[in-house]
Amino acid sequence: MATIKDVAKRAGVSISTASYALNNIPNVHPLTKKKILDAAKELQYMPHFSARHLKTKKTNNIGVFIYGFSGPVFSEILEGIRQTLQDHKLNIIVSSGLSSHSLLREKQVDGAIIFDANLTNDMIEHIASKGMPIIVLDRDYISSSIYQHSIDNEALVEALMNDVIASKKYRSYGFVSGPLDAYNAVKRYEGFKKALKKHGIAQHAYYQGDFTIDGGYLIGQQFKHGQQQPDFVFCANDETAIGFMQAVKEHGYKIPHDIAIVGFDNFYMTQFMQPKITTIGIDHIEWGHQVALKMIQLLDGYTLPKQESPTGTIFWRESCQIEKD
Amino acid sequence: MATIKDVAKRAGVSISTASYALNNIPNVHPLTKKKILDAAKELQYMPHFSARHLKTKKTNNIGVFIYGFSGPVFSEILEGIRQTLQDHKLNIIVSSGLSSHSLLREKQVDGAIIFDANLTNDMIEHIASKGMPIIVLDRDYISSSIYQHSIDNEALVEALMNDVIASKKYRSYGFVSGPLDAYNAVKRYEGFKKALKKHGIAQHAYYQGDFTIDGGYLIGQQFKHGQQQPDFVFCANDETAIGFMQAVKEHGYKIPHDIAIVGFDNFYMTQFMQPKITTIGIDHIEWGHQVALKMIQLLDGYTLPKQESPTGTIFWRESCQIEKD
DNA sequence: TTGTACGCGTTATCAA
DNA sequence: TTGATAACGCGTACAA
Repeated sequence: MATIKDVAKRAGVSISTASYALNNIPNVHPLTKKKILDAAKELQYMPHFSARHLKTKKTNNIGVFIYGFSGPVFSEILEGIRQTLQDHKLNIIVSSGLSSHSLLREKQVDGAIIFDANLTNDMIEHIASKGMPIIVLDRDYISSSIYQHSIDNEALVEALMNDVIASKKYRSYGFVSGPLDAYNAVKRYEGFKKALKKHGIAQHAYYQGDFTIDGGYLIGQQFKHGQQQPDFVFCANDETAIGFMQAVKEHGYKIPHDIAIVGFDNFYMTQFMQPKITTIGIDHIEWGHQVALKMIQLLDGYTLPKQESPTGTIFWRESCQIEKD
Repeated sequence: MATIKDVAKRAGVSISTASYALNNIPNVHPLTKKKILDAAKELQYMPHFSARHLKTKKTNNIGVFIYGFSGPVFSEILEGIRQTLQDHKLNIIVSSGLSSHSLLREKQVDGAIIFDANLTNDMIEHIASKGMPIIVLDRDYISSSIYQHSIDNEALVEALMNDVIASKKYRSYGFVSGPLDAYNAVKRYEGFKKALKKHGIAQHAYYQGDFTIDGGYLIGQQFKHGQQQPDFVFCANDETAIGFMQAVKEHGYKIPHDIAIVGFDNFYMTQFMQPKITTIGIDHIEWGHQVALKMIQLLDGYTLPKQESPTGTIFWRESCQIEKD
């Protein structure tokens, strides 16, 4: 592999002059500059990343840390982040699991975007204390160089439930949750309860799900044996809603006539179910854009709000329809 | 950030002794070693990645290059690769788009796994010529240090079609393709045609899809106006099959009675459609395991077969059922 | 068993 | 406008 030394030798100049030319520093004669650039091209010179990093302390890499690659949500956020980063000549490095630790601690990245509940607040704080900008998407945590850009689950669910309750179409309400340690599940339940409380509804049914289709299906199967039979059910995510709906349909319930169902995420399959599922959607690609842009501005030294959220939209579809005024 | 220098000073030894101790080189007195390790822990010492790389020429990073993060397939392959790599203390770096070029050329990775048709054979060949091991998952291309580990689309589709045709249940056959420049689409069509030819079937219907649900849906809508009305349709992937089935159902066709439908990928949603869709599935996580393992062995200097494939399985489900003998 | 000294490829400071 | 040289943090041959 050709180094800058080789380029300098071939162009008949010193190493430092070659470095100047290659980095577009304006104090080098056009003619010698051309010679150097030509030599570099002929030798197919590429600067050695690590050597440069050792000097400049800049990697041009942004780390995105997730807990696993599965699920429909990540791919879209990642795509959005990638697009914006690429426009700004930054690399995206996606990591998960243990690799994340070494990447972070060995400082192979200039900034970190975190969507991995396995990374503890302490760990994150520790990295941030070294000055690296960090954006968290999956928790409520703010600190000196830690910024939050997560879904406002609570407000979105509450808004939807307000409409639902105000329509007076339903007798009683149920909530199918996700894992108890999942930020999104907990917050969505908070919003649900808040709306009910506001309207003076004291009681509701609660089912413990796990964010999977199979989990939702199981709950749907047991539904008819429950003592309460809500005619409106909010599922904490779309996959739960799909499984739940499948099961209750098999038990003869008509959707939305017997039970209205709502999900969360606007997972694209919800449009292809029968009936199409009403859901709350985040534009994940746009979310990715926003997060990436924020990171770029942070690296450029701007001061930014500590806390922001991507906007969410309610997609009223067949599984739960409300006549809005 | 603490360097090895700080550790050495704190432990009261020279830099090299510290280095020996930290790298488990056995020529250092247990007592001094302990002192050094303690000092390292107190200072939270982490070796500087780039500095080390500059010396050792090893990054411990494996690059996975994909053309985008969307779609249900990638996430699973990535997960499989990640798991195996992690077991061997290697990092996975996923990249796509332009970033891939710089990562590859600046040698931030020890090996590359490629699933990105945008990276040309020339480009790959160029990298490989520098000795970096490369595994391609999305093309037929083999060379000195380039290995192929892609789905044997042709054989799998042919095997399924052989069973289908041998059952003599169907009058005529149709194929819904994906994009013409997609390796998987082309090869699957080859397998389809091969089976028909083998059984002396001269004619079939062909529909041009694009691997999306919407694409499949459009074709399904136009289906009834087609001059041929095959009662068996092979869709080049599951998303196409889902869209196609949805549309023909809306036009009153009964599945599988009027039309039998088969997809490819075993996308998990196929089990939750009505009827459940028959499909050919690759265990993507296992595929990831195999590919990662191959990469590790390559890096260890083993000689391996140039060409392998993950195994595929036919999942006979409701949308197309054959009584096998 | 431990320490000295050099080099990896690059950028940055200073002098010419 | 250019060139010599130090420095980044680490690993290692060689000497002690």
